[in-house]
Amino acid sequence: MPSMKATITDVAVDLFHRKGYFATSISEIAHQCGIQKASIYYHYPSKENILFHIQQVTMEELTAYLRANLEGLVDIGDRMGAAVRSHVRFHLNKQKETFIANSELRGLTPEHYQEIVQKRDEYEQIFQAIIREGIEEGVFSAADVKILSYAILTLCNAGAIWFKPRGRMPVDAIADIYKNFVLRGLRAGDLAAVAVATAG
Amino acid sequence: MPSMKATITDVAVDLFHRKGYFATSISEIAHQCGIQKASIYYHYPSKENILFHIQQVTMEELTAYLRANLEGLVDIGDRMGAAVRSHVRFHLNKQKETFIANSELRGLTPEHYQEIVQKRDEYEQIFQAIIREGIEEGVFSAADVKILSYAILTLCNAGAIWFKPRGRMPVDAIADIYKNFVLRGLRAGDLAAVAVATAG
DNA sequence: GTCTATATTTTGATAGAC
DNA sequence: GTCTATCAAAATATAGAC
Repeated sequence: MPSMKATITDVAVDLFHRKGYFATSISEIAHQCGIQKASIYYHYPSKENILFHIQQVTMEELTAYLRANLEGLVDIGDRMGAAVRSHVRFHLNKQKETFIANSELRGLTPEHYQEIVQKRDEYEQIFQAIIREGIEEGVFSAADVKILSYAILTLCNAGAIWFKPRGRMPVDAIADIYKNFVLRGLRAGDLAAVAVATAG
Repeated sequence: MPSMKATITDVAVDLFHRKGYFATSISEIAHQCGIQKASIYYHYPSKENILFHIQQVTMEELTAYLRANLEGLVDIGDRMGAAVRSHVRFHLNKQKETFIANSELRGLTPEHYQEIVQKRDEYEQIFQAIIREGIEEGVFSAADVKILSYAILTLCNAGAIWFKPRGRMPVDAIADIYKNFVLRGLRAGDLAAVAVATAG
């Protein structure tokens, strides 16, 4: 039996995802929890704090999941493959939370905004380090590391647009699609050659 | 000298992009236009209608630009290359408008929502038709056409995350990066083989 | 076409009883 | 930990003068 705080968080995740943060009111959250809106403030000090809490937990879990999936892997191709699979799997299994983390940054206070952006930077830097290492080893083609990392992370989010948890395509199969696409792109010379030629 | 309606639209585009539709108030728009908020309603019947107008114009221009860029091209590789270039160029040149069109759908009335979603479907179907034709001709590898189209369109949006109009990387160079990446991905067998093997 | 003034609703948040 | 009651502010939109 879930605590009321957990219920509030779950309801907020659902509403923030469906209607957006600013379009969701405290009384709407309370109504779906079966309590009065004043009772929300016993569990959370403000509406913004609910959003912040969701984003904080999501980013921490996302990064922890990535680190766990990379543990023990040394081959750079294996590491990138595992990183992409981890990213895609998490985004498909936590569609609502990752959507909020990606699109509701503007609802945060400046301090909380900075904190979440920093967590996101740390996450992206793990990908960028793998790309950089692969380039240094000569396994991946030389190219702008940041541009590549954004392209990879954005591409992997595509699945969340059309993926339905009750559909017939399993998460692992989708993760493999994007993993193969990314590894091909990184090993291939065409994109990278153009990127490095024009980035200066 | 721009009309007041055009000024209102421009200011709304800027604010909707910076703060989001729900976080932007009519009085804020009016203030930046140098008029009182009541005066807004002489030009637009409601706040939602400003958003709808922006999305409508953006989607129409996006599709018209794509059709113009495809005109006269018959080779399927040329057509896909031109389509990707058109998509990327438009998104970099109209960053604010396309961001709003992609992320502020929830502010629309149900009727207007349907209309915009339909326009978006029509746009996506142009890409899907090219992919399908390329597969039939044997130029592209067989795969789920919808999954491919979402992957392509999402990937091409990545540029808008980091692109700064006053940066030193020209729009055409970026468009070429994504064009090459997509054409490689479509011609290659790996991604497509996995996609078609698991999609059933 | 723009103004002042205002109607109406809703919001996030607080006080204090139980 | 949840309630009732309420505050103060802000929102969208309208009416009518100029």
